[in-house]
Amino acid sequence: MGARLRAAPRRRRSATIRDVARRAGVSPATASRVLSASRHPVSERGRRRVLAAARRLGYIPNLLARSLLTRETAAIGVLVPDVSNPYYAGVLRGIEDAAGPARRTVILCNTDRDPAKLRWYLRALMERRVDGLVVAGGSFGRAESAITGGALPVVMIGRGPARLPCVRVDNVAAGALATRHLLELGHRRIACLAGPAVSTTAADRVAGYRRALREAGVPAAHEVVLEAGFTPAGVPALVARLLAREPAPTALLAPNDLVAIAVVRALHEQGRRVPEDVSVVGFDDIPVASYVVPALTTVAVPAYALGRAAVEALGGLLAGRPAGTVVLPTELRVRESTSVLDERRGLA
Amino acid sequence: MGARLRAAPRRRRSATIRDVARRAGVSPATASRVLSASRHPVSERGRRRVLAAARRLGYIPNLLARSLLTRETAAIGVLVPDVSNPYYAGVLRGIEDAAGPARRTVILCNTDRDPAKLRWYLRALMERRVDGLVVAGGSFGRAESAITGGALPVVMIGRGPARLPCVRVDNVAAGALATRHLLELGHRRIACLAGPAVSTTAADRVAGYRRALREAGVPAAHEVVLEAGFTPAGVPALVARLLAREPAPTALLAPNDLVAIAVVRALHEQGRRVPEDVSVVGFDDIPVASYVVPALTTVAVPAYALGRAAVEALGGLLAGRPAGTVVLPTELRVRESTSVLDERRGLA
DNA sequence: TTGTATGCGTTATCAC
DNA sequence: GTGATAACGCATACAA
Repeated sequence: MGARLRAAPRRRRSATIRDVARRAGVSPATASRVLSASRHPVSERGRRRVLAAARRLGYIPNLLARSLLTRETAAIGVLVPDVSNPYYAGVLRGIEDAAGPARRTVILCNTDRDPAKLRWYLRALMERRVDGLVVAGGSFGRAESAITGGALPVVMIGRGPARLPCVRVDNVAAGALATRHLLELGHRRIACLAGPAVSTTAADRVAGYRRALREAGVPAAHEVVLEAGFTPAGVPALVARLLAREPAPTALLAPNDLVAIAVVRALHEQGRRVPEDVSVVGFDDIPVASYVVPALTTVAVPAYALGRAAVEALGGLLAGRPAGTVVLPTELRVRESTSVLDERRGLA
Repeated sequence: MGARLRAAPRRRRSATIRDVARRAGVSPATASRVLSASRHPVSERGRRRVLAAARRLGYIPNLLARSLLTRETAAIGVLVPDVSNPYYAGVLRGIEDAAGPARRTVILCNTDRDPAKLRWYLRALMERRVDGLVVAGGSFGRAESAITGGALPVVMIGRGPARLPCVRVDNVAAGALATRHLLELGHRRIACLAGPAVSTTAADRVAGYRRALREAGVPAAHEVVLEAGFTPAGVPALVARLLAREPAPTALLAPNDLVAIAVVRALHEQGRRVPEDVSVVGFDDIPVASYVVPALTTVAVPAYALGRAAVEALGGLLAGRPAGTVVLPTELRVRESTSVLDERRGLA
């Protein structure tokens, strides 16, 4: 039994459980039982000696070796379109805060909603044998679900392939909520900036918008839906197009707060005031939404809570408990970017 | 050699390299050489058979096993105070974008600037045998540095313990830059909201502020430094205190853009306009900074580039190349929240 | 160019 | 309550 393999380890080899055992005068098995919090009985004397030796040697267990044997890594993969988006940053924070106490670590992947990138990361996570996945923000469809082959517990945040456990809000209701708020303020010409076409979240919000208009008996001709995106890019041009319409809308829905803030600015640059001339509603209620001037009226989506709930559902799955769909509530937060329609003003 | 251990694996055992080898009619060694991109020669025929078998079996290598042997995990730990902060979200994005191409994955840890949490995560990362660490945002001092015991390559983002490679900006210069901008606009009574006391970033910016004032010959009595924080909490009260001063400042520095936006709002609520009555400068140039009204004048800190540079430095370290200190430039972005001092207005 | 054997660090199993 | 031993899945030194 010669030790042949020794590929010139640059870093000093850290103490192993055998080192600890030797120093404590016990077998590796006993040392393991103490250090891995096993429920196998160990004498008090032995326990103390092992603990002392471990401390003295600065022993740090190697989770790779442990995981190889136990088939559990206590790591979860998190797939998110983009952490730079404050909404996803909030989700991520919730995920991490829920993972920590369970002693699970989070491997972060930004997909940019790019299926190729997503698949690449998926494979990387499977190679690392993560215990499970939390997937937020679309483009995780049936094909991707097939990659994990059901071998990996997955919890979606937002809508995903049927059958996959999921934590989400009702975006149709959210879209309707925002629209009804504007209708109640007297607006009839309400435009809707939709998010990216691939996003079910965006599609649902538009659906809610349409439904609310129909239910209020607003003529279909008043429906105006323009595809935007979830980022401020291109917003000034879109707003210009809206202002050029005849008659022009007196209110509008932005796909999220980030875009809403950009819309307010674009309107400002075109000489329109919010909310006096145009009312604007966003979605998400990201932290800055309440600090900008005018403070944004928005439909709050509990990003942080969604993250937490997803990890909790995943934890349940890993513990053998089935998980279904969790729907968290959204809430309209009326602030300063919307007001009663003043017939004398408006964009026209 | 009986196979005894079979702890009722709930998940179907995935194919191993032995399975692939058997199916391909070669030895595990040959299969390994093909699948791990070893430079050991393998016949073309063998290579094709192995690849085919791997594909057919849906083989996914187990990185845990590989890492146990190679002593490299291709994972890096990232310690950040809080991803919800757009600045750190940007840093994180840069880190991830640089890590991906190197096939490294990112394990994310939010420390909340809490030393206990930091140490807890540090240990978790060492147990996972990450290849290295990127640490952003303070509270990583000598004690923490000692934990890694030099066994782990660390790259700091921002100032850290001496001797540790670090990627940062010159925050003293940044603070001076912002202050000089206000001085050039004619302001003399400039207040400074400092970030948290523990933050060297905050301290440096204040130092720059003081230096610029001194160099401009502004009386020391005009120096006003109030401790704020990096979040908007408590901003209204601070602004109220500032407005109550006699004479009141005509301009102020916020510790970062997030706080600057809150300051603008608080001033607005107190009936002061920005920049007509008070000029405000922020730091970071987070994405929303240019979309709010008024658009924020700010000293841009290249968060994304810092993240990238840190990972590149870490990669160098891992490849045996030494890393020193990299200082990236900051840049004043003059927008709408600052203007020439109008003697007839001001807060007084 | 290929196969055999060994061990990475840990824990589960079994015998004591 | 303790210890020897066999895996976990893989990559490599060495022999062929």
